[in-house]
Amino acid sequence: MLRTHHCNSLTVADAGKKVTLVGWVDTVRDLGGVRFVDLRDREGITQAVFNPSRAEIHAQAHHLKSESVVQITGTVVVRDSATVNSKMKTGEIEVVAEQLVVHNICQPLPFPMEDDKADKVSEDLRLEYRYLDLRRPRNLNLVKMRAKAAKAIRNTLEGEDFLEVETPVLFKSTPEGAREFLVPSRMNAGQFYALSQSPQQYKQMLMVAGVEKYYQMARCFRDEDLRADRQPEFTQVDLEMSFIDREDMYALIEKVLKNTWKEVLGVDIPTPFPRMPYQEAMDRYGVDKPDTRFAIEIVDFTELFKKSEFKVFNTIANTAGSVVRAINAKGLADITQGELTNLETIAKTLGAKGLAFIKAEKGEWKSPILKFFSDAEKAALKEKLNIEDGDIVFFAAATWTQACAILGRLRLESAQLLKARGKIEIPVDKYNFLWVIEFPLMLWDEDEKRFLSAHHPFTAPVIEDEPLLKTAPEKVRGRHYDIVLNGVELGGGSIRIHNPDTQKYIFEDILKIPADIVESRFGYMLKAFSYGAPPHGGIALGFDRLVTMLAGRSSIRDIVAFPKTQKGQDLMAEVPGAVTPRQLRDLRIAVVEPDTK
RNA sequence: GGGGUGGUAGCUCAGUUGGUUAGAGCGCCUGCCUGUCACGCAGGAGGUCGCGGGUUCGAGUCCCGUCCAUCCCGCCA
Repeated sequence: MLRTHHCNSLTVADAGKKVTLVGWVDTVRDLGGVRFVDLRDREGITQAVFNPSRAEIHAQAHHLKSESVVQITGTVVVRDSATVNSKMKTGEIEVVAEQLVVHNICQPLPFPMEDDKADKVSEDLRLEYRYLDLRRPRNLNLVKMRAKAAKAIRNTLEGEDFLEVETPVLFKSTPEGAREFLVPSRMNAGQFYALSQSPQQYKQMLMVAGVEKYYQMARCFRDEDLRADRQPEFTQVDLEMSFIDREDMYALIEKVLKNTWKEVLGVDIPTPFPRMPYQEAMDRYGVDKPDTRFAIEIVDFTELFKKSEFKVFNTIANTAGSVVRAINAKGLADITQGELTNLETIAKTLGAKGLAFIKAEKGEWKSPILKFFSDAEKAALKEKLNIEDGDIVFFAAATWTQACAILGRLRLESAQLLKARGKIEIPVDKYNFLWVIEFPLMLWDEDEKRFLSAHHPFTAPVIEDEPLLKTAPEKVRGRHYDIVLNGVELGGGSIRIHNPDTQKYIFEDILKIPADIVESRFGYMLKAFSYGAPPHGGIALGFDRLVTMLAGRSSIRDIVAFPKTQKGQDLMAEVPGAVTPRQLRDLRIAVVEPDTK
């Protein structure tokens, strides 16, 4: 090694030692006579001193630029008490430089490296120079945290006798799921691989193979539009176990997460986690991944308005499948007109005709629709929503699905507004884990006029619901479970079907996939299940989201070393890029001009 | 595919109703300075106002188009 110590290690106990440090120039403070250089490496910062008595390196130090890479050899000296820097771990000593090697001069920086300034720099510029942005200690700590989390997860699973197995990334297209990245096969002209969007099918084959406990830090690929919490390639903690039921999986994942939070943050999270059926989550919070750190809940008034004079609510309340529901955004009566308009816009994009509301201020209710409500209706609203002075109530009158979406979203938006006013707290270091269970196995697709799997077609039904498969598939609950943290879906999984007849029935009779397509896509699975398939189940945790939560960040891009932009580009390496005509010829791919219309 | 926000110096931003030579802080360059730690002080350089078109005597500012980034909807079995 070029160094004898790293930049966070020297103390007064090292006084008098001759040491060599390497790293980046953090700051240069040139006082003309004496010159100070803060040297920074991965571990910390140490101050080096250049005195005029060593004329040559003193002159060199004058020309050092921030972020240049240098090697300094010198003697550790205890600082005068007046010059101790108590803010630095190494602030009681300094290294008096005797030799200076400049390994690499840094050009003027494209953006400032100090955290308070760098955090405000546009993200695209920071991504173009990702190696500089990552070099900031704050971001390097996120890289460290990610590695630590992976280690904690591996340790827990290894301790439970899981085997790490790698499965192929080059798989075949499975059009039922997310859009895939296609890879042309040179040796099989006209045929394509698809990058694996999940190791789902392979891990089930591992169970048939007798692995019993499998895990993998699996890279997955999905060619869908990106969001703050979505990248086109991402990592899942993917695992599968044989001879288990749901309780085993809950216990295992609770142990994994508990250990991870302990190892990475030193935080003890209570287990077991609470569980909530899907239906309850939707009815109370409007979403299947509720953030339970704040109290606002949805209240149903469909029955109340069935006989109402208010025609709009009355009509919807009497329509099958539609509901009239409300939330009380407690304390938000001081909402500004702009904020209210914004909420209305959001509600409209989710299918609302408008946004009905009631404000309670100075002992009276204000609302454009108040005149339509009877005294009995007002009393019922007041009681069930606990309406007090300073509150504002939002209504949604729509289909059940739309009402959930509208009020679920308004609930989150209201909470943000209340948080900004200091009226409620939504602490990032409060960890409300939650199992959401008993999802419907099937959802009716109105466009295609057929059932689609709510998650994937391999999920086993809840045992007591199995008879309903033949009579009322929409009422069958799946043995699926989602693990939710503070409104974020960390992962999901299920107990799988291991009976080939049941699996075939789901594919052909419920999902209405033609038999020949079932055979070509899933034939090998059905065959495998007829050769001694154990009962099995598994889960996949979104590792990037998990680290994002550990770090208390809002964007997944912060904790991915080299993230892609919303258009799927790597601005640093300029990915994707063009290929040569020769490459295309080898792959027998003809370029079609994009539709210009 | 749709909606919102943003794009002015290397960076972060200001720029009034359309009106002289487009400004500030930081950074950069030069000089001074022997105990600083975001060192300080003095001076200096640096601009196709994202790009293209239009309106106008005159456009950073108004209009149309387009590109990029970002947030959201659709999408994410």
